[in-house]
Amino acid sequence: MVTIYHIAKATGFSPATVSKVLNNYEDVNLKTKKKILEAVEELGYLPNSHARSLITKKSWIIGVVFIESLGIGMKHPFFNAVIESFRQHVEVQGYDLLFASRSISNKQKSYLDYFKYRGVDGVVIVSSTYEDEQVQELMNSRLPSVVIDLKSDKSCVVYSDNVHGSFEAVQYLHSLGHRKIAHIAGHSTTFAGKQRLKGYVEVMKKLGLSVPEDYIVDGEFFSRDSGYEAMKKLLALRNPPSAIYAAGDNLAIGAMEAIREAGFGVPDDYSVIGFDDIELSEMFHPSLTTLRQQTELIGEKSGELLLNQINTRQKSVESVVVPVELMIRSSCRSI
Amino acid sequence: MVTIYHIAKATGFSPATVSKVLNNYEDVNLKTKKKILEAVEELGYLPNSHARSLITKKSWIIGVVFIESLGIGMKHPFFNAVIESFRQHVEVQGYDLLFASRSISNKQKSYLDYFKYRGVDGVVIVSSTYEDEQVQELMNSRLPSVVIDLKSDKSCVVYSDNVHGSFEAVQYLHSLGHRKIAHIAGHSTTFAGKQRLKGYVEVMKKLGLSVPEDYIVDGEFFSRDSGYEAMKKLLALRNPPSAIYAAGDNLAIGAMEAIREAGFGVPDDYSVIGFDDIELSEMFHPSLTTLRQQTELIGEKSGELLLNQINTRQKSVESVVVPVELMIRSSCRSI
DNA sequence: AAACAAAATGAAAACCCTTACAATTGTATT
DNA sequence: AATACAATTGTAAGGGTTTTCATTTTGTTT
Repeated sequence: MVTIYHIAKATGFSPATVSKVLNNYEDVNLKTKKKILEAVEELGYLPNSHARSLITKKSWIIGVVFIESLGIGMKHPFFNAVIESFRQHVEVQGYDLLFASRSISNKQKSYLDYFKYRGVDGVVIVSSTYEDEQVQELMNSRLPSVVIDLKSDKSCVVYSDNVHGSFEAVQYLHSLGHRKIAHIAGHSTTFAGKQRLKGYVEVMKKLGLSVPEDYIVDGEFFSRDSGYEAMKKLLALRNPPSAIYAAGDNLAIGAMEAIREAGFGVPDDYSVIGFDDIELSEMFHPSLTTLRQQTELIGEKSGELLLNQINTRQKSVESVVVPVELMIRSSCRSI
Repeated sequence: MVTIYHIAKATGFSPATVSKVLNNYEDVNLKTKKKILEAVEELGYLPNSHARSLITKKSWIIGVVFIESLGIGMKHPFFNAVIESFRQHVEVQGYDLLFASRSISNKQKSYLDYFKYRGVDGVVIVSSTYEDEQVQELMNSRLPSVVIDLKSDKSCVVYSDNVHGSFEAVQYLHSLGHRKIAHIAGHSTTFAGKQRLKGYVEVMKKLGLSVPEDYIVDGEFFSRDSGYEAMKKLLALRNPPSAIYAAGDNLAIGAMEAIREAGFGVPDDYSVIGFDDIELSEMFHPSLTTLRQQTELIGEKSGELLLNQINTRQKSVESVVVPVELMIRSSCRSI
């Protein structure tokens, strides 16, 4: 491996001068700079990031934490879209993303300890579950952080305007003439689930619509299966709804499967509206009317927030709420 | 930051002994080990990975390279599934995954140079395009590597049995009575595309079926749009096929859209079979008959292959071909 | 109690780099 | 020619760890 010492020897200058050239210091003669750069090129020198980070205490690495209840990791359509956008935005500034195993010589550590060990410059956390003590620990630490899909007063966060999304969803159904509107809710340990439920309840009240207790049914962790099961319960009601607002597209799709299986049609018999706008939604038949989460924007904002903290070298607390967009497609009809 | 020196001072032993305890050396008294471990606990000591890697030349990091022609990065359904599985398999041995930006102090570098700079222990490459000089450089280097979805005699590789997949697809259509079978092919710079085309041509010949020139139509980079366009061409033929074997599920879905749009039905008028088994395929209506790529297995095998090289500290060359599974659903019918 | 072997500990170098500051060289001013 | 000053270069310390090998301590045997 060729080091700055080799370059120094080859050019007759000292390692310090070589280092200065490599780091674009001003106080080095243009001729020597040229010579050194030539030698660098010729010998194929590459810096050593470990040595560099050791002394500068800067790793150019951002740790990523992925906590989702489905166990699908990077296959999670919302999370991977957000992270991809995030990655693109921090990449141009030279940051790498680290997906951590969390074990230091076979000992399992917390995310925080592990990231300290790795010396990351900051962390991006994508977490749906509300109460995860590892996430709490990260947010409360002095490590720059940005959390996606959660609210907090300890860390930068960015999330979609879930409450307003519920307003749009229900108001849209209302405008189509629906009055019996049910909600398949996300799990209550989930920030998004809670907020969407809250919005649903509020707007129903505001519109003067009644919410029978069994119009709110648990959709667990936003999976298709839970949507399917939830819809079966709604179908079994003596007074079933005419429209269903599902807290997630997968829930909505599961619900539509249940409706189809029961011999009914969407939107003819039941109108369905989802949340997320995953890829599937547009392709599904009928295509799903849904509230689009702006994943690119969320990733971008998260990147900005984190980079700000890293560049100013101090943790900050800031919230960005990203608006959602109602995507009107073909799963709802007027009555 | 607390270092081994602090532990040394606190316990009265030397840094060397502390280090030995931390690394589970045998030649240290149990009592001193206990004392040191207590101090470690009490002072909240954490090792410094940079210092460690600097001297041991081992980073416990695996670099990942994602090259796909759609520009969707981690949103790519096949790639993210494979990487997720890979991650799970290397995680248990303590390896982290690094998604690299490739810029060293604002200078853009090749993947190889960048990974040398970062001191990664190996790289996993997911690449569909055949001729990428950056990928070639990586494969030819002495850095342990495993490539997914490509063939090579310079690096470990793992890929699905594309040729056999084509056999299964066409034979299945043949067994349903189809004789006019067209192929929407993946781009020819693509290993998978080429192999699937090759298999298609071979099995058609073997079955004694003619392949009119215009039965093979270019599907570009496996996108839905290209599938849609390709199918339009097939529909415009004077003697259109009765069945279409698409080299990818997105192509197949695009094709089905074109069929539907032209006023025809699947499978009533046209049978369609895909390749991949992405999530969408099962949910689509009609659900898509396709060749399933075993993403978990591919990820697992890749992990094994790479870890082997890392553990034995020498690059090896080995190929694993993973069988595909025909998933019979409802997009094909017998005639 | 001596002699030796075995076990435990530590000193020091090494890994590769950055940076504060000292030393040197060059240039301008008187 | 002497001085002051700016520009350039180099010395050396330090970042936190591992590891070799010498040294010290402990234990065993006679």
